Amino acid sequence: MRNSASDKRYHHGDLRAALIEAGLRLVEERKVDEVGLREAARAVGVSATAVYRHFPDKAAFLGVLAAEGLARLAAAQRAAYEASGGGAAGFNATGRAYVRFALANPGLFRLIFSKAPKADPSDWAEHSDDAMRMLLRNAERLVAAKRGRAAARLFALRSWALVHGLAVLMLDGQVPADLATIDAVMTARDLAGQTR
Amino acid sequence: MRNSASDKRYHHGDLRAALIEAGLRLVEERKVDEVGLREAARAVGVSATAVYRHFPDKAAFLGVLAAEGLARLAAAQRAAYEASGGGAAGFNATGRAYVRFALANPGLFRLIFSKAPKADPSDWAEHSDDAMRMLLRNAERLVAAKRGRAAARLFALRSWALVHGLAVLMLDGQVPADLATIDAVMTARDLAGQTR
DNA sequence: TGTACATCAGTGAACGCGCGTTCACTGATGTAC
DNA sequence: TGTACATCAGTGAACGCGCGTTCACTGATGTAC
Repeated sequence: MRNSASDKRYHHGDLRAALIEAGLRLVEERKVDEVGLREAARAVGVSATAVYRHFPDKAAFLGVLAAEGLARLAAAQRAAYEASGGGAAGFNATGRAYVRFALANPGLFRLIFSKAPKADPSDWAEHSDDAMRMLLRNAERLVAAKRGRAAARLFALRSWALVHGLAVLMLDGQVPADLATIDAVMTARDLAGQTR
Repeated sequence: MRNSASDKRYHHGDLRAALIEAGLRLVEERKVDEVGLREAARAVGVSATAVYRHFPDKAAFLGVLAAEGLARLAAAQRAAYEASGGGAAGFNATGRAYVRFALANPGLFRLIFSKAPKADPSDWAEHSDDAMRMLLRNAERLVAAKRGRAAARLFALRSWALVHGLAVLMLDGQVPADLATIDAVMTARDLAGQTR
């Protein structure tokens, strides 16, 4: 009888988890804008003010959603990397997973980048647990030995930009969002050197 | 005495132009979200309802702003292309101009892509007057003769994704937004083929 | 095992806010005679 | 050149809306004795 009027009390952290779950669902259902506190509370069947028992304010709530999204993106990339056996194939798989995640979770993907803490220019690509950092680290692994760190960082940046741009253009409806296109872009790396 | 209380009437289309101008300014000043009708009217010194003499509703107003932004982006690319003498150098210049425009007009750049009509998958890269289409058309010119249309389209798409991704990552604070980085990414095309 | 009590996750009413949009209006402009 | 009139770009009051946040409260839970 969890949701009966006489038993609205959640066991230790249950409501917090339910709110996050609802928030993650709503961020995909809304066409534009952001999830609201009242909306999330309504979705869970609880009064609007109950949210304040678990989050100091709206920004904190959205921050938690974004962090969860980032973790999921990282997990998707990690899984793709390992499933493909690592190396260059794993790197490509990581990029594909990045775009596919964006297409499967458009609202969450957008939330991640609208709420993500601004990267410190001096140490991006240094962390291993963030989703985008993982792409960069793998790119560096592939290139650093042959070409040195500077070239490796540049390659990493180009790879991230390529993958992120493709994801965003597809989300904005500027490029057809089909898997064949993703594969084509991720695979045909040689084409990019054509102008020199 | 244009703005005295007794003379609020604008000559033929003046208020419309003033509202658009104010909207373009406000879209850069606001940290988040969008420009509002009331806000634009306030900026021009006119009542909120006066806007409805010139635009049917808010969406139409934002649409006009986005269209104007798109035209400016196209103009910036065209200027860069011509200033660099065309060809491969012109293509790179076009890409640089794309990113620089985004950095110089972050709000407008975002507005363009949040309001742009969804592209028809069957004919993107066919038009010559849209800003992003121009990038694509030039990319095709560079590659099509040597490699054929399919390879050309793929190259165009990758170029657009690269440039768009770089712009968006910089706007979101994920990548340091300096011109040296833009130049490095746009120039070092050979690095992208490194994994095969 | 039973009772007294502190804790604290929930409630609902209320606040002020700015928004987009409608409405009936007013008064300067420019045209027709 | 002077007058009557239609037009239509402006006005300000008002609407309903949903939002984030505050407040004093209530009542079930779990602990201490």
